[in-house]
Parts: sequence; structure tokens; C-alpha cells
Amino acid sequence: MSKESALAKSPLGRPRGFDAEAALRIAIDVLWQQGYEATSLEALSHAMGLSRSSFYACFGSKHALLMAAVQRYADDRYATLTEHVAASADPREAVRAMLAVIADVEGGTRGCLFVNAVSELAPNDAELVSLAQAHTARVGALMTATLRRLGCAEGEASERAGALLALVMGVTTLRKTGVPPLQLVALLNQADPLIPNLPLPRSTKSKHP
Amino acid sequence: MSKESALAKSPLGRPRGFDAEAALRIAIDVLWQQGYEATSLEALSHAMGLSRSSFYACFGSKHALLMAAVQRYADDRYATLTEHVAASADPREAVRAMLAVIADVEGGTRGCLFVNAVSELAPNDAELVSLAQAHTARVGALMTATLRRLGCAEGEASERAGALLALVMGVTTLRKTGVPPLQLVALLNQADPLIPNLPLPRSTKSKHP
DNA sequence: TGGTTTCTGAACAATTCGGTCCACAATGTA
DNA sequence: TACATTGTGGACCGAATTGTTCAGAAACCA
Repeated sequence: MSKESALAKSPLGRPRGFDAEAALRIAIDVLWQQGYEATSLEALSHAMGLSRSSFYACFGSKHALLMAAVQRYADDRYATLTEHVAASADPREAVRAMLAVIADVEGGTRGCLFVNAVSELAPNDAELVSLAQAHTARVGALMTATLRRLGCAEGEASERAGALLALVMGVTTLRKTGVPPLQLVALLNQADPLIPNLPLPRSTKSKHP
Repeated sequence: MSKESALAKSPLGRPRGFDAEAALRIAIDVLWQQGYEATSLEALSHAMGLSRSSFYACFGSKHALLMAAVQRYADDRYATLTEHVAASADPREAVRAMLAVIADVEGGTRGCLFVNAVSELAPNDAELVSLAQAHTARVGALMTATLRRLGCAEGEASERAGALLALVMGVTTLRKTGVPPLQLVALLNQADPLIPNLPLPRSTKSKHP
């Protein structure tokens, strides 16, 4: 009720004694590392540094927190993607940056919170499925638009975008089994043939010193 | 103790009144659909048609059953893959058959039990991680060997194999969010540039009527 | 028939689950 | 200071969790 208006005149009454944003960030970490069902409310609220009652007053329920965490995670990732795309002069560079950001080969064995949550709870969690569809759609649209800047036709662009996204999603899953980053990088480079207008059609990507 | 010898002389005593293989197959279905933590022992044993005590006497524990289920699932899938590879005259056809089998675009929204389990429990479940590494390695080896038959060099073949496997693993995850099979097929066709010695290097795959 | 083994259903134990509630303290405005 | 509002910790709830144990019935072989 009073969480929406951030810059109202006066909250009136005792202000909250903890940082909800920071708590959510901690929740993201815990859920990311342990999964949803495997994480108890006790462990969750304790890690976030707040009592059961504060937890429920602020986030509503365990599932509501999950949704908030995944939404926040997805928003952050999408923002990072748009920044990288905007900062890339060459669309090809933008595509590779997107792949690197999503695959996150150095991100350890936790995988990707988004993929983890979908794998664990979809298709039985309608709310999560809806969130997943929205996020997948916008990331796909961003990738498709970037590919179109490289001369791809409408259908071809979205199909290639889908393939690239599936590839990096698979990479995050491989990460969880302990495949070393070096192998993942080599694997990711195999996506090059899917990026149009490559300047060097050489079969290998060696840059001789 | 007495489960190993299937063709021994005589079990002696009352034989088990249920089919352990059939029960395991049911367990695979339930775990596949609902996930590990979200499935209670009650629901599991009830679906398998046996009592709690029979369950523990036969499978040991919930986690042991999960391992048996995933192992069985992985073995079945691998057997299917080798059959398809053996039945394919053309290595290119074999590669596409492998991709189709693993991606399983018509397999509904349950995704892939193997990917689901890894996403939910890795890297916190050491036993599952070990199983996953072994299965990934043998499937990767099969794909690599098939690519080598197409003229790929050693390193290149394993890297492409990894990329193709990541791609289809991502497809199974996309399936869980409800992406329609038609889109998945179109997406999967984008893997063609990764298969060597393609007879038609056309940018689009249109067959004009 | 007797001996042996296993299945079966239920009860049991100990814990943990998500979630609610309440009295009290703390902080703001007037 | 007085009032209003909200955070806080902990007790509490009923249900569900995994795993164990036991006594009796049932099925097989010799």
C-alpha cells in the first residue's frame, strides 16, 4: 500500500528498518544457489536478515518473493543487454556481447536464475511461465532487431535469434555440471556462422600474431 | 542384494508382487512432470502403486530413486541416439536425427528430465553432477565422432558437438515456457551451418514449388 | 506341511513446512 | 507530550515432510 509512492510527502509512522532492495538482492542470491523448493522460509528470511513477520509484511509469501526475485533478476539482465547493445558500434559486436552476457561463462556453477526457475517450476507455475514468456520475448526481440541491422530478413532474423538464445541457455545449463569456462568459450565461438555478414569466412577464427 | 541376479536359480520365498521396472518408469514420469523437491514421497509411492515400506525396501530412499530414474532415463535416451546413428546412412542425417531426438520438439511442456534435474539440483547434488558429466560426455563423444565422419578436425568437431548439444538443451528449456513446436523446428534448422559438408550452401532453405 | 522370504498397511517418530497473530517497542507528526 | 502508524521478535498453528518399524498375511520351494 505504501511501497509505491517513493517520493510522497511523509510516510507517517515508523519507517522500515531494513533495505528492501538489499534484502531482495540477497534473496536472489540464495534462490539462485539453492533453488526454490530446496530453500526454506527460515533459511531465506534469516539470510535476508529479517524476521518472519517482516518478511510476510514486505513480500507477501514465499512464491511472491520468488516472482519478485526472478522479475528483478530478469530486469537487471535485460538492462545490461540493452546497455551493451547501445555501447556497441558494430551490430556484430553487439550480438557477441549479448551472447557473452547471457552465457556468462565465468559465472560459476550456479547457472542462470531464470533458466533454473523455469526448469524447476514450469510448466506448473502459471505466473512464472507468464513472466518467462515476457522476458524471452523481449530478449528475443532485441536480438532479432540487432540481427536485422545486419541484413537479415524478418523470419530468418527471429529464427536465428531463437537459435542463439537456445544456445546460450544451454551453455548456462552446461555450466552447472562443471564444464570449464575455456570449453564454453570455444563452444560459444561456434555460433559465429549464425551471425550474418561475417567479414572473415575462414573456417577457423585464428588471429596469427 | 537379490536385485542383481535376474536369472538366478530360485529367489526362494514370496516373489515381489509388483514390476520394479514399471514402477521406475512411472517414477520417471512423475519426477519429470513435477520435479524432485516438489514431489512428495506419498505422491510418488502412490503413483507407483506400492506402499511406503515396499518403496524403501526396493529403492532405498527418495534420492536413490531419483538417481535410478535419471540414470534409466539417460540410458534410454542414449540407446535411442545410438540406434538412430546406426540406422542413418549419411552422417549428416545422423546428426539431424540426434538433434531431433534430444530436442524432442513435440514432447510437450515437460522439457527434458535430465536438464530439469540438473537445473534444479546441480551443483549441490554431487552424485547427480557426476551422473550428468558422464552422460554429457558420452553423448558429446557420439556427436563428435559423427561430426568427424564429416571431415571435422579433432578440436573443431568436439566444439561443434558442444554447441549443438547446448542448442538442443536450450530448446528443451524453451519448450517448458510454451514455445510452439513449429517455432522450435524453424529454430532447430538454424543449426545447419554447424553441420559440415552441407550440399546446399544457400542462405535460405526455401524449396520453391 | 513346514520353512523361508517378502509384501502390505498402518502406525509411529521427529522434524520441518508455510503462514498467522499478537503484544510491545520504535519512530514519525502535530 | 500525546497520538498514530508501523516494524519486530517470538509464540503458535495445523499440516505435511522423510524415514523407520512391526505384526500379520501371502506366496514360493522342498
